[in-house]
Amino acid sequence: MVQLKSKRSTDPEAIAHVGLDVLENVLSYYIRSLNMAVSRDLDEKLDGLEVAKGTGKITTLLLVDRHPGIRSSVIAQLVMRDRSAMVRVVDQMEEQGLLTRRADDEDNRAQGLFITRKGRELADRIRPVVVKQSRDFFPDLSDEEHRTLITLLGRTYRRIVGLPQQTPA
Amino acid sequence: MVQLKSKRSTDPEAIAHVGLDVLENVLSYYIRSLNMAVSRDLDEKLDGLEVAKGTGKITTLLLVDRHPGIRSSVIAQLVMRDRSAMVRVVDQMEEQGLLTRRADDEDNRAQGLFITRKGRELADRIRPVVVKQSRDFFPDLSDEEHRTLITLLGRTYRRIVGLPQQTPA
DNA sequence: TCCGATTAATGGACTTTTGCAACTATGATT
DNA sequence: AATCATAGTTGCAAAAGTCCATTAATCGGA
Repeated sequence: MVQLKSKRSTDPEAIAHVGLDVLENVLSYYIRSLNMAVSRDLDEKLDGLEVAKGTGKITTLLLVDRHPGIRSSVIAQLVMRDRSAMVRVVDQMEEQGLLTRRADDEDNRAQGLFITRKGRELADRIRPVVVKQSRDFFPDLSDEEHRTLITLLGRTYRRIVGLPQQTPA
Repeated sequence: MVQLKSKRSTDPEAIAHVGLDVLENVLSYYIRSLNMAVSRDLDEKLDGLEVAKGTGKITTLLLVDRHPGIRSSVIAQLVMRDRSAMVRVVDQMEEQGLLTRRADDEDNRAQGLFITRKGRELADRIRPVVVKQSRDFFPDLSDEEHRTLITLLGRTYRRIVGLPQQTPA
Protein backbone atom coordinates (compact mmCIF):
# COMPACT_ATOMS: atom_id res chain seq x y z
CA MET A 1 0.00 0.00 0.00
CA VAL A 2 1.29 3.37 -0.95
CA GLN A 3 1.22 5.79 1.88
CA LEU A 4 2.33 9.32 2.42
CA LYS A 5 6.04 9.52 3.21
CA SER A 6 6.85 9.18 6.85
CA LYS A 7 5.55 12.41 8.26
CA ARG A 8 2.31 10.90 9.45
CA SER A 9 2.91 13.29 12.29
CA THR A 10 -0.56 14.55 12.83
CA ASP A 11 -3.00 12.69 14.95
CA PRO A 12 -5.10 10.58 12.59
CA GLU A 13 -8.17 11.62 14.50
CA ALA A 14 -7.56 15.23 13.69
CA ILE A 15 -7.75 14.73 10.00
CA ALA A 16 -10.55 12.25 9.71
CA HIS A 17 -13.30 14.82 9.87
CA VAL A 18 -11.88 17.47 7.66
CA GLY A 19 -14.08 18.36 4.74
CA LEU A 20 -12.46 19.73 1.64
CA ASP A 21 -15.03 22.40 1.02
CA VAL A 22 -15.77 22.77 -2.67
CA LEU A 23 -12.53 21.05 -3.54
CA GLU A 24 -14.28 17.82 -2.71
CA ASN A 25 -15.86 18.02 -6.15
CA VAL A 26 -13.04 19.65 -8.03
CA LEU A 27 -11.37 17.24 -10.38
CA SER A 28 -8.29 19.35 -10.85
CA TYR A 29 -7.70 19.26 -7.12
CA TYR A 30 -7.41 15.51 -7.13
CA ILE A 31 -5.21 15.60 -10.18
CA ARG A 32 -2.85 18.08 -8.61
CA SER A 33 -2.67 16.20 -5.35
CA LEU A 34 -2.29 12.77 -6.84
CA ASN A 35 0.35 14.08 -9.15
CA MET A 36 2.58 14.90 -6.24
CA ALA A 37 2.04 11.55 -4.61
CA VAL A 38 2.42 9.45 -7.68
CA SER A 39 5.49 11.33 -8.84
CA ARG A 40 7.24 10.87 -5.55
CA ASP A 41 6.37 7.24 -5.48
CA LEU A 42 7.75 6.75 -8.96
CA ASP A 43 10.96 8.49 -8.06
CA GLU A 44 11.46 6.05 -5.25
CA LYS A 45 10.78 3.06 -7.43
CA LEU A 46 13.24 4.34 -9.99
CA ASP A 47 15.87 5.25 -7.50
CA GLY A 48 19.34 4.84 -8.93
CA LEU A 49 18.13 4.19 -12.44
CA GLU A 50 19.58 7.31 -14.07
CA VAL A 51 16.17 8.63 -14.99
CA ALA A 52 14.88 9.35 -11.55
CA LYS A 53 13.55 12.80 -10.72
CA GLY A 54 10.71 13.41 -13.07
CA THR A 55 11.85 16.05 -15.46
CA GLY A 56 10.53 14.19 -18.45
CA LYS A 57 13.51 11.96 -18.88
CA ILE A 58 11.43 8.83 -18.94
CA THR A 59 9.10 10.13 -21.59
CA THR A 60 12.03 11.36 -23.60
CA LEU A 61 13.79 8.06 -23.42
CA LEU A 62 10.77 6.07 -24.46
CA LEU A 63 9.82 8.44 -27.23
CA VAL A 64 13.30 8.52 -28.70
CA ASP A 65 13.45 4.77 -28.55
CA ARG A 66 10.14 4.49 -30.29
CA HIS A 67 10.67 7.27 -32.80
CA PRO A 68 14.26 7.46 -33.96
CA GLY A 69 15.09 10.95 -35.16
CA ILE A 70 12.29 12.63 -33.23
CA ARG A 71 12.90 16.29 -32.52
CA SER A 72 13.20 17.66 -29.06
CA SER A 73 10.53 20.25 -29.76
CA VAL A 74 8.01 17.53 -30.41
CA ILE A 75 8.83 15.91 -27.13
CA ALA A 76 8.61 19.27 -25.45
CA GLN A 77 5.10 19.65 -26.69
CA LEU A 78 4.08 16.22 -25.49
CA VAL A 79 5.47 16.67 -22.04
CA MET A 80 4.22 20.26 -21.98
CA ARG A 81 7.51 21.83 -21.27
CA ASP A 82 9.45 24.74 -22.53
CA ARG A 83 11.86 24.08 -25.37
CA SER A 84 14.67 25.37 -23.23
CA ALA A 85 13.79 22.92 -20.52
CA MET A 86 14.00 20.15 -23.05
CA VAL A 87 17.46 21.19 -24.10
CA ARG A 88 18.70 20.61 -20.62
CA VAL A 89 17.10 17.23 -20.37
CA VAL A 90 18.62 16.19 -23.67
CA ASP A 91 21.99 17.60 -22.70
CA GLN A 92 21.98 15.58 -19.58
CA MET A 93 20.84 12.40 -21.24
CA GLU A 94 23.41 12.79 -23.96
CA GLU A 95 26.12 13.14 -21.35
CA GLN A 96 24.84 10.01 -19.73
CA GLY A 97 25.21 8.30 -23.06
CA LEU A 98 21.53 7.48 -23.35
CA LEU A 99 20.96 9.23 -26.65
CA THR A 100 22.65 11.26 -29.36
CA ARG A 101 21.81 14.29 -31.45
CA ARG A 102 22.30 14.39 -35.16
CA ALA A 103 21.51 17.20 -37.55
CA ASP A 104 18.46 16.63 -39.65
CA ASP A 105 19.24 16.01 -43.32
CA GLU A 106 16.42 18.14 -44.64
CA ASP A 107 16.44 20.96 -42.16
CA ASN A 108 19.76 21.95 -40.74
CA ARG A 109 18.18 23.94 -37.98
CA ALA A 110 16.68 20.86 -36.53
CA GLN A 111 18.29 17.83 -35.07
CA GLY A 112 16.95 14.40 -34.58
CA LEU A 113 17.42 12.41 -31.43
CA PHE A 114 18.59 8.83 -31.52
CA ILE A 115 18.85 6.29 -28.81
CA THR A 116 22.06 4.52 -27.95
CA ARG A 117 22.51 0.94 -27.00
CA LYS A 118 22.75 1.95 -23.39
CA GLY A 119 19.63 4.04 -23.77
CA ARG A 120 17.71 1.17 -25.25
CA GLU A 121 18.74 -1.12 -22.47
CA LEU A 122 17.58 1.39 -19.93
CA ALA A 123 14.31 1.86 -21.75
CA ASP A 124 13.72 -1.86 -21.67
CA ARG A 125 14.46 -1.88 -17.98
CA ILE A 126 12.15 0.92 -16.99
CA ARG A 127 9.16 0.12 -19.17
CA PRO A 128 7.82 -2.59 -16.90
CA VAL A 129 8.66 -0.58 -13.81
CA VAL A 130 6.71 2.42 -14.97
CA VAL A 131 3.71 0.39 -15.98
CA LYS A 132 3.68 -1.56 -12.76
CA GLN A 133 4.20 1.45 -10.58
CA SER A 134 1.26 3.25 -12.07
CA ARG A 135 -1.04 0.30 -11.66
CA ASP A 136 0.13 -0.50 -8.17
CA PHE A 137 -0.40 3.03 -7.09
CA PHE A 138 -4.14 2.64 -7.50
CA PRO A 139 -4.86 -0.62 -5.69
CA ASP A 140 -8.36 0.50 -4.88
CA LEU A 141 -9.37 0.61 -8.51
CA SER A 142 -10.66 -2.38 -10.37
CA ASP A 143 -9.12 -3.11 -13.74
CA GLU A 144 -12.18 -1.71 -15.40
CA GLU A 145 -12.11 1.46 -13.37
CA HIS A 146 -8.44 1.80 -14.15
CA ARG A 147 -9.12 1.50 -17.86
CA THR A 148 -11.90 4.03 -17.60
CA LEU A 149 -9.59 6.57 -16.04
CA ILE A 150 -7.02 6.10 -18.76
CA THR A 151 -9.64 6.48 -21.44
CA LEU A 152 -11.14 9.63 -20.03
CA LEU A 153 -7.98 11.39 -18.99
CA GLY A 154 -6.26 10.32 -22.18
CA ARG A 155 -8.97 12.01 -24.16
CA THR A 156 -8.33 15.34 -22.53
CA TYR A 157 -4.59 14.89 -22.71
CA ARG A 158 -4.64 14.25 -26.43
CA ARG A 159 -6.75 17.26 -27.09
CA ILE A 160 -4.46 19.50 -25.15
CA VAL A 161 -1.20 18.40 -26.69
CA GLY A 162 -2.69 18.22 -30.14
CA LEU A 163 -2.72 14.50 -30.62
CA PRO A 164 -5.55 12.99 -32.65
CA GLN A 165 -8.30 11.35 -30.67
CA GLN A 166 -8.33 7.64 -30.47
CA THR A 167 -10.74 6.07 -32.90
CA PRO A 168 -13.32 4.29 -30.75
CA ALA A 169 -12.04 0.92 -31.89
CA MET B 1 -11.03 25.50 -25.46
CA VAL B 2 -7.96 25.17 -23.40
CA GLN B 3 -4.88 24.93 -25.51
CA LEU B 4 -1.23 24.75 -24.82
CA LYS B 5 0.24 28.17 -24.26
CA SER B 6 1.36 29.95 -27.38
CA LYS B 7 4.38 27.96 -28.43
CA ARG B 8 2.51 25.81 -30.90
CA SER B 9 5.79 26.01 -32.71
CA THR B 10 6.02 22.52 -34.05
CA ASP B 11 4.33 21.51 -37.21
CA PRO B 12 1.06 19.87 -36.24
CA GLU B 13 1.71 17.17 -38.77
CA ALA B 14 4.87 16.16 -37.01
CA ILE B 15 3.13 15.35 -33.81
CA ALA B 16 0.00 13.70 -35.05
CA HIS B 17 1.53 10.31 -35.51
CA VAL B 18 3.60 10.06 -32.41
CA GLY B 19 2.78 7.09 -30.26
CA LEU B 20 3.46 7.28 -26.57
CA ASP B 21 4.86 3.81 -26.23
CA VAL B 22 3.79 2.16 -23.02
CA LEU B 23 2.91 5.51 -21.53
CA GLU B 24 -0.22 5.36 -23.62
CA ASN B 25 -1.63 3.07 -20.96
CA VAL B 26 0.01 4.54 -17.92
CA LEU B 27 -2.43 6.40 -15.77
CA SER B 28 0.20 8.27 -13.85
CA TYR B 29 1.53 9.70 -17.08
CA TYR B 30 -1.76 11.36 -17.83
CA ILE B 31 -2.05 12.60 -14.30
CA ARG B 32 1.38 14.15 -14.38
CA SER B 33 0.82 15.76 -17.73
CA LEU B 34 -2.64 17.05 -17.04
CA ASN B 35 -1.47 18.39 -13.75
CA MET B 36 0.88 20.76 -15.50
CA ALA B 37 -1.75 21.92 -17.93
CA VAL B 38 -4.54 22.33 -15.46
CA SER B 39 -2.35 24.13 -12.96
CA ARG B 40 -1.18 26.63 -15.51
CA ASP B 41 -4.68 27.22 -16.67
CA LEU B 42 -5.87 27.82 -13.15
CA ASP B 43 -3.07 30.26 -12.52
CA GLU B 44 -4.21 32.26 -15.47
CA LYS B 45 -7.80 32.27 -14.37
CA LEU B 46 -6.78 33.42 -10.94
CA ASP B 47 -4.38 36.03 -12.14
CA GLY B 48 -4.17 38.96 -9.78
CA LEU B 49 -6.25 37.30 -7.10
CA GLU B 50 -3.52 37.06 -4.44
CA VAL B 51 -3.66 33.29 -4.41
CA ALA B 52 -2.24 32.65 -7.86
CA LYS B 53 0.71 30.36 -8.25
CA GLY B 54 -0.34 27.03 -6.90
CA THR B 55 1.57 26.48 -3.74
CA GLY B 56 -1.45 25.31 -1.86
CA LYS B 57 -2.74 28.72 -0.98
CA ILE B 58 -6.17 28.03 -2.34
CA THR B 59 -6.58 24.84 -0.40
CA THR B 60 -5.28 26.54 2.68
CA LEU B 61 -7.67 29.42 2.33
CA LEU B 62 -10.69 27.22 1.83
CA LEU B 63 -9.78 24.85 4.60
CA VAL B 64 -9.16 27.59 7.10
CA ASP B 65 -12.43 29.19 6.16
CA ARG B 66 -14.25 25.93 6.59
CA HIS B 67 -12.44 24.75 9.69
CA PRO B 68 -11.59 27.65 11.98
CA GLY B 69 -8.64 26.79 14.16
CA ILE B 70 -7.31 24.09 11.86
CA ARG B 71 -3.61 23.41 12.27
CA SER B 72 -1.13 23.95 9.55
CA SER B 73 0.15 20.43 9.91
CA VAL B 74 -3.25 19.04 9.02
CA ILE B 75 -3.33 21.16 5.91
CA ALA B 76 0.19 20.07 5.08
CA GLN B 77 -0.93 16.49 5.15
CA LEU B 78 -3.89 17.16 2.90
CA VAL B 79 -1.92 19.04 0.31
CA MET B 80 0.94 16.57 0.70
CA ARG B 81 3.57 19.07 1.50
CA ASP B 82 6.34 19.38 3.97
CA ARG B 83 5.42 21.15 7.20
CA SER B 84 8.20 23.61 6.65
CA ALA B 85 6.80 24.44 3.26
CA MET B 86 3.46 25.11 4.87
CA VAL B 87 5.01 27.55 7.27
CA ARG B 88 6.05 29.71 4.36
CA VAL B 89 2.64 29.60 2.80
CA VAL B 90 1.02 30.58 6.05
CA ASP B 91 3.61 33.30 6.62
CA GLN B 92 2.82 34.77 3.29
CA MET B 93 -0.91 34.58 3.70
CA GLU B 94 -0.72 36.10 7.13
CA GLU B 95 1.25 39.01 5.72
CA GLN B 96 -1.39 39.42 3.10
CA GLY B 97 -3.92 39.63 5.86
CA LEU B 98 -5.85 36.59 4.72
CA LEU B 99 -5.57 34.65 7.95
CA THR B 100 -4.16 34.78 11.46
CA ARG B 101 -2.43 32.39 13.80
CA ARG B 102 -3.48 31.92 17.36
CA ALA B 103 -2.15 29.51 19.94
CA ASP B 104 -4.35 26.54 20.51
CA ASP B 105 -6.14 26.55 23.87
CA GLU B 106 -5.60 22.90 24.57
CA ASP B 107 -2.16 22.40 23.14
CA ASN B 108 0.16 25.31 23.38
CA ARG B 109 2.62 23.82 20.96
CA ALA B 110 0.11 24.11 18.20
CA GLN B 111 -1.52 27.08 16.71
CA GLY B 112 -4.81 27.27 15.02
CA LEU B 113 -5.38 29.19 11.85
CA PHE B 114 -8.25 31.57 11.52
CA ILE B 115 -9.55 33.40 8.54
CA THR B 116 -9.87 37.15 8.42
CA ARG B 117 -12.65 39.14 6.88
CA LYS B 118 -10.47 39.79 3.90
CA GLY B 119 -9.65 36.11 3.67
CA ARG B 120 -13.29 35.13 3.74
CA GLU B 121 -14.12 37.57 1.02
CA LEU B 122 -11.37 36.16 -1.11
CA ALA B 123 -12.51 32.62 -0.43
CA ASP B 124 -15.99 33.51 -1.55
CA ARG B 125 -14.58 35.02 -4.69
CA ILE B 126 -12.43 32.12 -5.70
CA ARG B 127 -14.76 29.24 -4.87
CA PRO B 128 -16.83 29.59 -8.01
CA VAL B 129 -13.77 30.29 -10.11
CA VAL B 130 -12.03 27.13 -9.00
CA VAL B 131 -15.07 24.97 -9.54
CA LYS B 132 -15.77 26.42 -12.94
CA GLN B 133 -12.19 26.25 -14.08
CA SER B 134 -11.92 22.61 -13.27
CA ARG B 135 -15.09 21.72 -15.10
CA ASP B 136 -14.30 23.89 -18.09
CA PHE B 137 -10.94 22.34 -18.44
CA PHE B 138 -12.52 19.04 -19.40
CA PRO B 139 -15.03 20.01 -22.05
CA ASP B 140 -14.77 16.64 -23.70
CA LEU B 141 -16.16 14.87 -20.69
CA SER B 142 -19.85 14.38 -20.10
CA ASP B 143 -21.18 15.26 -16.67
CA GLU B 144 -21.34 11.62 -15.85
CA GLU B 145 -17.80 10.96 -16.94
CA HIS B 146 -16.71 13.94 -14.94
CA ARG B 147 -18.41 12.58 -11.85
CA THR B 148 -16.84 9.21 -12.43
CA LEU B 149 -13.38 10.69 -12.49
CA ILE B 150 -13.97 12.53 -9.25
CA THR B 151 -15.28 9.42 -7.59
CA LEU B 152 -12.42 7.21 -8.66
CA LEU B 153 -9.56 9.64 -8.14
CA GLY B 154 -11.10 10.85 -4.91
CA ARG B 155 -11.04 7.33 -3.60
CA THR B 156 -7.30 7.02 -4.08
CA TYR B 157 -6.69 10.50 -2.79
CA ARG B 158 -8.53 9.85 0.43
CA ARG B 159 -6.67 6.67 1.05
CA ILE B 160 -3.34 8.34 0.54
CA VAL B 161 -3.90 11.34 2.77
CA GLY B 162 -5.65 9.26 5.38
CA LEU B 163 -9.16 10.55 4.96
CA PRO B 164 -11.99 8.11 5.53
CA GLN B 165 -13.59 6.69 2.44
CA GLN B 166 -16.87 8.09 1.38
CA THR B 167 -19.77 5.92 2.42
CA PRO B 168 -21.43 4.82 -0.82
CA ALA B 169 -24.39 7.07 -0.25
C1' DT C 1 8.10 16.25 40.37
C1' DC C 2 11.78 15.83 37.36
C1' DC C 3 13.79 13.76 33.04
C1' DG C 4 13.63 11.97 28.53
C1' DA C 5 11.04 11.27 24.47
C1' DT C 6 7.84 13.19 21.32
C1' DT C 7 5.48 16.66 18.68
C1' DA C 8 4.42 21.39 16.59
C1' DA C 9 6.20 24.99 14.41
C1' DT C 10 9.88 27.37 12.57
C1' DG C 11 14.31 29.06 10.33
C1' DG C 12 18.35 28.53 7.43
C1' DA C 13 20.99 26.77 3.81
C1' DC C 14 20.92 24.25 -0.31
C1' DT C 15 19.70 22.12 -4.68
C1' DT C 16 16.62 21.72 -8.44
C1' DT C 17 13.31 23.49 -11.51
C1' DT C 18 11.34 26.68 -14.36
C1' DG C 19 10.20 30.40 -17.23
C1' DC C 20 11.67 34.28 -19.84
C1' DA C 21 14.18 36.73 -22.97
C1' DA C 22 17.77 37.22 -25.93
C1' DC C 23 20.88 35.14 -29.62
C1' DT C 24 22.44 32.24 -33.58
C1' DA C 25 21.73 29.87 -37.56
C1' DT C 26 18.84 28.20 -40.97
C1' DG C 27 14.92 28.14 -43.81
C1' DA C 28 10.69 30.19 -45.98
C1' DT C 29 8.21 34.00 -48.25
C1' DT C 30 7.45 37.62 -51.31
C1' DA D 1 17.69 40.28 -51.03
C1' DA D 2 15.01 41.57 -47.51
C1' DT D 3 12.10 40.20 -44.09
C1' DC D 4 10.07 37.04 -41.16
C1' DA D 5 9.58 32.60 -38.79
C1' DT D 6 11.53 28.49 -36.65
C1' DA D 7 14.89 25.10 -34.06
C1' DG D 8 17.91 24.96 -30.83
C1' DT D 9 20.59 27.09 -27.40
C1' DT D 10 22.20 29.92 -23.34
C1' DG D 11 22.05 32.80 -19.18
C1' DC D 12 19.59 34.67 -15.54
C1' DA D 13 16.68 34.99 -11.87
C1' DA D 14 12.62 33.62 -9.50
C1' DA D 15 10.30 29.91 -7.29
C1' DA D 16 9.91 25.49 -5.05
C1' DG D 17 11.11 21.73 -2.48
C1' DT D 18 14.29 19.23 0.74
C1' DC D 19 17.03 18.53 4.63
C1' DC D 20 18.45 19.48 9.09
C1' DA D 21 18.74 21.88 13.32
C1' DT D 22 16.34 24.60 16.87
C1' DT D 23 12.85 26.14 20.08
C1' DA D 24 8.93 25.29 22.86
C1' DA D 25 5.52 22.70 24.81
C1' DT D 26 3.38 18.32 26.19
C1' DC D 27 3.28 13.69 27.83
C1' DG D 28 4.66 9.52 30.26
C1' DG D 29 6.86 7.29 33.38
C1' DA D 30 10.27 6.55 37.30
